Amino acid sequence: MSSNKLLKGSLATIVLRLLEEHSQMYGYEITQRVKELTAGELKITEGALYPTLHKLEAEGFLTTETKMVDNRVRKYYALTREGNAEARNKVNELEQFLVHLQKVLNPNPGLS
Amino acid sequence: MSSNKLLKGSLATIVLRLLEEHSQMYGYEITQRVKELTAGELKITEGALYPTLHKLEAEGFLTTETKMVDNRVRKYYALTREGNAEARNKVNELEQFLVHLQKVLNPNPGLS
DNA sequence: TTCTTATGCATAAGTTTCTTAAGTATATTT
DNA sequence: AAATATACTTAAGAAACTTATGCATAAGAA
Repeated sequence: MSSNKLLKGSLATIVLRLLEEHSQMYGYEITQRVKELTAGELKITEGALYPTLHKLEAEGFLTTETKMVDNRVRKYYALTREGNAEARNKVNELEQFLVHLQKVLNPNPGLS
Repeated sequence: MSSNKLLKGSLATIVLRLLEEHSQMYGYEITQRVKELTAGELKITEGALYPTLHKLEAEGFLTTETKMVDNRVRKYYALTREGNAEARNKVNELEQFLVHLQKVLNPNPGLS
């Protein structure tokens, strides 16, 4: 269900995009936010998400802050300055790609 | 350039979609058609395309017919009945995914 | 009260799907 | 003569997932 194989390559972009809007989020929150935005159709798996977060942090695009909430640990991520720029770049790239993809999938739009 | 990493997972769908419209195409023709449809922005590499064609054939979605044209070999591919169904499925799946992706990338459409 | 579900993070093994590169071959253009 | 275009194939490596496991606390259901 919820064809997740297609996520290939767009997960980091999704994470960066969400962090543009929220200023700080923790991993579990990201999975829930995506599920919520897509009415449960798109599910981010933890096995994909956490390594992606770690990579973005290692690349200098995210910083972290660990907090205790209700006796449980949360690791909050936020965009760095470079992360903001990267978010813009990645989102633009992805949107451009989607435009191209649409041209291939639907070469004759506007015909009944 | 021409962010091809994003193609991940959509190449087979693109191939099936093009064959819905053309009834028979050969590999090189597919690369050129995609390039043409996207004004050179999206490039299908041969190292990705040919294995994909072979896989789709092995799965029973494509049949082949080899022809000599201008003293050069061309291997034409066409959809089988199962290939037609698969094309519909894959294209629908991809389009659904794009809808979900848009909801994540642009959660508040229609706001100035 | 015990079991399941929800919350929360981490990582390892395996798979899929690319990229990059190399090889083979003919035709056309410079 | 060399480079580019046409045309197909395959191998090695990298990237980005899935699936599975592990740990830990809290809340709800049986």
